[in-house]
Order: sequence, then structure tokens, then C-alpha cells
Amino acid sequence: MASFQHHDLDPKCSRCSERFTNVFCRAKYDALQDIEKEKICSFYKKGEVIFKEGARPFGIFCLNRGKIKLVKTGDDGREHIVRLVRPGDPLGYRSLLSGDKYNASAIAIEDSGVCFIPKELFIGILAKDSDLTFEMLRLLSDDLKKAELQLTHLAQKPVRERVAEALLFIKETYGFESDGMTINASFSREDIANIVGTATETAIRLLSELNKDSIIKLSGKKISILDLEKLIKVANVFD
Amino acid sequence: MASFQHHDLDPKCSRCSERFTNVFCRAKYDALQDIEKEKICSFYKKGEVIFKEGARPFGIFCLNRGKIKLVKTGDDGREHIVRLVRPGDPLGYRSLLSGDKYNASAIAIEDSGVCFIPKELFIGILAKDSDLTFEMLRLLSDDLKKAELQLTHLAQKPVRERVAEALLFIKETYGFESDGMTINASFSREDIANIVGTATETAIRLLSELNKDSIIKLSGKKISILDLEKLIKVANVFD
DNA sequence: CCCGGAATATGATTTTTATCATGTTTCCGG
DNA sequence: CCGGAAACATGATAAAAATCATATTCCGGG
Repeated sequence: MASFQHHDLDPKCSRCSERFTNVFCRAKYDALQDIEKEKICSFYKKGEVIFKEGARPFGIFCLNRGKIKLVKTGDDGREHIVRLVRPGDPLGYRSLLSGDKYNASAIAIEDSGVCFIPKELFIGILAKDSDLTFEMLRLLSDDLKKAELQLTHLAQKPVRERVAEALLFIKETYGFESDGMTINASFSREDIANIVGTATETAIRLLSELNKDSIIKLSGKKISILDLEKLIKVANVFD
Repeated sequence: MASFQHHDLDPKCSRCSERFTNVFCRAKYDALQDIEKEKICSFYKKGEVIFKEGARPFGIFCLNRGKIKLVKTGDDGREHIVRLVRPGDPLGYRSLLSGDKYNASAIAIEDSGVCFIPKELFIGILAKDSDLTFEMLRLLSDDLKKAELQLTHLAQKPVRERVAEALLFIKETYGFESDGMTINASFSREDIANIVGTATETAIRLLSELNKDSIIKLSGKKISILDLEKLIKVANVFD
């Protein structure tokens, strides 16, 4: 696996703005230039922590390259994955906007490049740019919608369906490799269990079943979806 | 129970603005006057639907009096309560702001008075009032925080703890009656099960247990918290 | 005040899921 | 390329929760 290095750092924001996922692409041109000047880019190795639950936010992040998980630690110490972040996505805005501490930690799933924009700059830009502010409203509304959908599923669907759903979710987020069937991300079984909200062994078992039924194919950490139709049927989702 | 009638309708917004919970109290004075002029107030009897999952929002609501639950219907038809609304709270803003259909229905838990503010007016006010917009950002961030906390609990905590937590949640939301121990809201056992995310019988059973242990007292729909300390311990929460 | 349906309660049983135990594989660093 | 720890796998068992069954109570309308 060719991982990128420090010389790849400090990328142009245009790289991110290109992606339609990014709210910043709605920022005015001069704001983007300010960001370009003041932003600080850093490199995180797989497993490293970008920010920690309970810490105070001093700005907003933007993932330029790599993959990041947002995890919340439960009372028993077990972690739960609340969101997945992909390149172009902003990161850490919830806490910043509500003036809270972080209530989840951001951890690199693979080697990642992250830009940091100081709070004052970001808030200043927001105050002058109501379009961008509305974009943030939309982003949060959308996050809330997803969270509430997941809430309902967690409350009502059996683990088997949720495992299938988690696979679909990861696939939706990070897409396939060039073969069109292998999910372009490496999650440990424990990670998957922590998305689903179940014990690691249970997740392993159900993945094995899906493997036996030739709905997915497991080879190490690589997971391929052989029969998307069937997987959707197992997940029992309609959207 | 003295329920209020139609002549109580069309209340001044100041009634709601008084409450610190209301984002509208941050609106500028002239905006409040516009709202006062254009708003439409309606009365809903217990069980009536204010808006339906899947419908398009044409404005934003504000609960003036009464109690409302926001419920999402799962694939199997079972409903899940995602939020509770109290007087002074806005309602239906998530869908409006993300330009979505409603993804939950609003149902009156008891007789309620609700004001409606047309979309154009509200968006117009927002565009001119960045303080109010920021207040909406805060509101959504806060909702998202709560949703993600609940997500983690739903994923990790056993039903018993979640039942206790649900009682604490209802109490936090609607408070006590004048006796300082009876929860000032009537939820059916099924409602409670739909907050907790469990079968109705299971909820009933666990409530009975708490009743036997003299931690709560059940008398019909009225639930009193006899020993708050113990209940918090059962819920196993630290905040 | 009485009736009947709905809500509540509780027991018995089954299903689902977690936990414990124990191999097996994978993969990374030396 | 080897050794060992971590991740993965799988079986056995226990615990948790859902479902099914059946009373009992509550409550609103006639």
C-alpha cells in the first residue's frame, strides 16, 4: 500500500473544494484565500488521535486525505462509532458551533492529512457569509437526520440486519475499489461491531455467515460485496 | 384535569419568548412583531398529528402549550420516539433547514396549542439576523449531541439501565408536579418502550421491578420518583 | 353505573445476543 | 523468514430480551 508522506502536506483547499461534499466550497473566494493563508495542515498515522472527547475545540478541521472515524466512549469503556469522515468533509464543527467540549474523539482509520482552521477565522467568515452559515445549518440538519434514522434502527432492528446495513454504510461512505466490489476501506471486526452496536464475536459470526452464503467475500480485512441485492435484502432497508 | 380550550389560542409570542429555551427570544424586536402578525395558531387534541413523516414542511412550528412527541416509524411499523417537545420549543426546523421532507411525525401527547410561522417569513428573518441563525446552529448542534449520546447508550447499555434513563429523561424534560416527585406527564407503557427501544412487555416488567424496589411509584399513568439517587444509580449515568 | 375495549400486568417459553473458552490465522518487527 | 502478539474464528454456555399466552385493571361512553 503506497501511503503518502509529509511532502504531500499543505495541500491547496481547492483540492477539497472540488468535492461537492465540502461545505467550504460555498465560501466566497476571498474567504478561501484567508483560509489558505492561515490553515495549518498536519499528518496523522493510522490510529492516531486528531482530537479527544472532552477536549475544547480551538477551530475546525477538514480532512484532505485519508479516512477518519468519530468515536464516543461509553460508560463501560467500549467505543461506539458515531460517524465516518471522508476526504473533503469538515470535522469538529458540532462542538465548535455549540460551544461545547468534543463529545467524540476523531481517530485516523488510515494515514490521513488534515487541515486546521482557527476558530476566530472560521467564525469570522461565517458571520460575514450567510450562505456558508446556511450550508452549515444544512450539514447539521443532515447529520441529525442520519443520527435519528440510526437511532430508530438501533432500537428496532436485529443485529443481523444492522451488520448488513453497516457494510452498506461503509460502502456508501468510502466506495469500492477499482474491481467494483471490494470495499475501499479496512475496518477491523471490532470496528464493525462498534458501528453495529454489538459484541465483536457476534459481528464476526454474522460476517462469516454472509461469507458462507456468498453474499460477501472476506479476505483478511478486505471485504467484497458479491451480491448487493441480497445484502440489501438482508439489511431490510428500502431507501 | 382542566384542559385549555380554543379561547386560549393565539397567544402572544412573548409568552413563549419568556422561556429561555426558545431560540426565538433571540430574534430582533421587529422580527417578533412580524411573527406576531403572520403566525397561525392551532389547537390539537391529545393524539392528533401536527405533521406527518414524509410530508413537506411549509414553515416552522412553535409549541405554546402542551406536550408533543416526535416519532419515527420503523420498517416494521413500530414507532420510535426521537425527541420530546416542551412549551417554548420550536418544532419542525430540522426538515425545513435541510430542505427535506419530515422524517418524523409530531403527535400531541396532551392537548396542545401550536403556532405556525410560514417558511418564507422565517427564512427571511434568519437571513437578516445572523444572531438568530447562530442560535439555530447551536440548537441543531445540541440536538445532534443528544442524539449521538443516545445512540451510544442504545448500542451499549442494557434495557434496565435505559428504562431508568428514560424516566430521568422525561423528568428532565417535563419536570415534577407540585409534590416534587410525580412526573408531570402521562406516557403509556408503550410510549416508554418506544423511547427505550424495547418491547412493551419488557418495559412494563422493568417498571414493575422499580416499583417493587420502591425506587418509583406507579399509579395508573402517573409515575413518581421516590428515590432519585437510586434511580440514577440504576440508570448508570454520570452527567 | 355498567359495559367493553384498551392498557397494564405477569407467567411460560423461545429466540437472540453476550460471554467465556479455546483454537487458528494473520501480520508486523526484528 | 521467524516468533509472537493481535486479530479472527468458532464452539459451548449463560444471560438478556422478545414473544406468546392469559389475566386483571383501568377508563370513557352509553
